[in-house]
Amino acid sequence: MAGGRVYPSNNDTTDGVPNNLSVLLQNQRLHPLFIPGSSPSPSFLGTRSMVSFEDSLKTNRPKRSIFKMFDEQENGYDEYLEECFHQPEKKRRLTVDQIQFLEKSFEVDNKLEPERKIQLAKDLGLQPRQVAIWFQNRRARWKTKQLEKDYDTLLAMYNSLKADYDDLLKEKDKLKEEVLQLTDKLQTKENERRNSEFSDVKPLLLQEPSQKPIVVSMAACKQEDIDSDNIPQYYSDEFHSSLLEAADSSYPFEPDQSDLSQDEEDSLHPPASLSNFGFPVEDHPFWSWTY
DNA sequence: TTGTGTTTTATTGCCTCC
DNA sequence: GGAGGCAATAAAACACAA
Repeated sequence: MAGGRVYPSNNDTTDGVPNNLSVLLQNQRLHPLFIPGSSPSPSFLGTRSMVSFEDSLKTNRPKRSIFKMFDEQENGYDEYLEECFHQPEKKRRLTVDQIQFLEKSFEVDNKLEPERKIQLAKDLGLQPRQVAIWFQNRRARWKTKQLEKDYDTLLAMYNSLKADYDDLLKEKDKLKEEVLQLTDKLQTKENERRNSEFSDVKPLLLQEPSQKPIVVSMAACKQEDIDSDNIPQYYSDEFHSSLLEAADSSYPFEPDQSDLSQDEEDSLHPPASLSNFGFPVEDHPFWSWTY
């Protein structure tokens, strides 16, 4: 009851009214309107409906909870009430019929205009304030439910996305593995081809590796050309193994670029002259495959 | 029966709107 | 400034396991 707000409290129903009500009426301590004039549908007036007598107990007093009223009143009045009612009023729940009626009304519109509130109160044998409170609490429950629904929806969407993501990761790993296997095969084949070439023909590299390598057959060369002193230094076991190392590196497989800086990326994409085992791509159809 | 958790009814204080 | 809405909360009623 903030800011001096005065709420009319409950004073409804014929049931649950103490037998000594007539005494109160006789003593004119109850407002005559306490007894509902237009009797609502009996089914709404169950024995468990909320009962309050505050409005009837006073005419010009602030309308508060009967318990609080007890606190506020002078002893004589308290004693009088005690005498009349013997025990404090108990909070009663609405009947099933009342709740069903209110639920239907709530479905139509969850906001309550004054006219509708009064009509509902009349129909249900409740105080308009009770109807307003019920709608307020019902809106709060609806909001909570709605939040739970939204949460469930978002959770389902998240789970679905996560499942998709996990599937994609698996597929990526599978493809990576496939690429590795194919690369191994390719490497093996290439090594075999080179070995067979070296066993039949002793090649000579007559130029620097930056230039086109020239493989010359033994028959086409003079003896002095194949003297050990004339074999270029880069055509040694060391050079050969460095070529193989280059072939073993991860290139040409695309690394996970999202994790790489530009420098790292550059290092994984050597210049054309150094890729494909040091041979220019365009001169070797086999190596010119793109991955 | 009793302790405990949940639901429902009602109050309070603050805020917004007219 | 009053009416009404909402969030937070109290308290009674209810459900249920131990």
